[in-house]
Amino acid sequence: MTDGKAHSDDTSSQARPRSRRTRQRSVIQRVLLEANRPLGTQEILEAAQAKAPGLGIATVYRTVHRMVEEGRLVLVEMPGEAPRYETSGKEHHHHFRCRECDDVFELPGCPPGLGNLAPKGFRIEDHKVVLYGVCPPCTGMPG
Amino acid sequence: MTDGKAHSDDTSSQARPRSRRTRQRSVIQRVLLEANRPLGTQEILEAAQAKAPGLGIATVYRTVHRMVEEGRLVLVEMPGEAPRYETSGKEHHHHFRCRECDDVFELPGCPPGLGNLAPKGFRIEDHKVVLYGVCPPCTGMPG
DNA sequence: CGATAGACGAGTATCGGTTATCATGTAATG
DNA sequence: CATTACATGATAACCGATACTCGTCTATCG
Repeated sequence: MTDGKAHSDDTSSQARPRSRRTRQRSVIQRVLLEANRPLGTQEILEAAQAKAPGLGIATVYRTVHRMVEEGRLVLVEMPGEAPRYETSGKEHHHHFRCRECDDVFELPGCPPGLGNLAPKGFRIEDHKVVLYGVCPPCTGMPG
Repeated sequence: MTDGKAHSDDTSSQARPRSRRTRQRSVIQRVLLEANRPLGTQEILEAAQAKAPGLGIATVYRTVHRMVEEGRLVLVEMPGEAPRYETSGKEHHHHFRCRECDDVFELPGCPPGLGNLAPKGFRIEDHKVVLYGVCPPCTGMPG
């Protein structure tokens, strides 16, 4: 984390209050980075509290929102579930949800031919694919 | 063993109260059938009120739940949105969501090769595909 | 028709998730 | 080290969606 990247005073983006480097923020950021899968606010809270005792849920929401605005996190929505967040910059991908542990995993790649699904007349701009099943740990298999 | 196809003196398996044929129920059922696409509770309410003035939202929830239990409706969940419901018995299919009018449409068929998305070790049991874009009416094209 | 188990509509309560409030804490700066 | 604007944690408030309550109504059946 001592990457020495001092924040420059470029005013390229909007004038938001000067951001501080706090323990809570770095811990939350670290949690998301190391998880390597989308996490919900509660998951973030619990994982982060290990490294930052006393951390509150409000800070999780505040930090997550800020990171989304900054483009460092992206929102991941699964049908019928509360929002999750994953680090941005990844290649286009989709997700797998384990019905045992309820964790969501990233799936590399994208199935071809999705555009053929829609009849003529539909303009397709985007798509989402979600697979459901059991993840390797929950099937007893090693990672 | 949730078959429930039982003998004449059924009192244990399905203790469901005897169902009545009311104006509200037939209208709600009709609305879903004629829509031919998943509807949310609010959509159902508004469409049904045209044929059943005074219809309340509570009745929509009650009726929809009953129909789901009876297997006549299926829940359709889109990422980050409230539940919709569509009539059951259709072939396996997926959905398209219009970003202009927010309506959801059925897409016949299913893209092949979805199973190849998951790395070894994941047991795939189900999947969902959602396309986003603009529907024919909203692009100015005829139905 | 009359009785009655169900169903209805309106309003209230509840629920999970999220946001606002505010007193206190603490990076950042000189 | 003092200053201060920004950040935090606890809690209340909020919100949209859904469930419950209750007095009234009605489909059903004898």
